[in-house]
Amino acid sequence: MDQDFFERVYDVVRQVPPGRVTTYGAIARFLGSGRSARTVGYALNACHGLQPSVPAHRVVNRNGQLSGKHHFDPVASMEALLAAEKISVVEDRILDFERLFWDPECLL
DNA sequence: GTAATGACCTTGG
DNA sequence: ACCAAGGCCATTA
Repeated sequence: MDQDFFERVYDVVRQVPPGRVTTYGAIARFLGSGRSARTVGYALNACHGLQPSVPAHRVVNRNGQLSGKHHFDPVASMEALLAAEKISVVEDRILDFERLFWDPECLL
């Protein structure tokens, strides 16, 4: 299987600084696919329970909404992790999302 | 090999 | 400005 794509996503997500969040589109664009934002989410779907901690909770949609919070083991786990990062989440939405937004291209 | 799904994004009316 | 539809990529059935 081409888990390479998955590793690619995981690698980017793991490089996300604490207290920061990124979007699927940004990751997809960083990978080069650009339009594979959906596939990025799919990759995170398999990141559940991986050996290396994949901060999927730091990955949200373009709207800053916790679209995948429902896919976590405990649904409230995402909010808890974000809360641990000092990220305020209300109604499944990150406060000051633009301010906490982090782009993988920033590494370049 | 074809069809359907999915943690999305962009563009059109 | 708001609502709606289409598209692209990868995986699974």
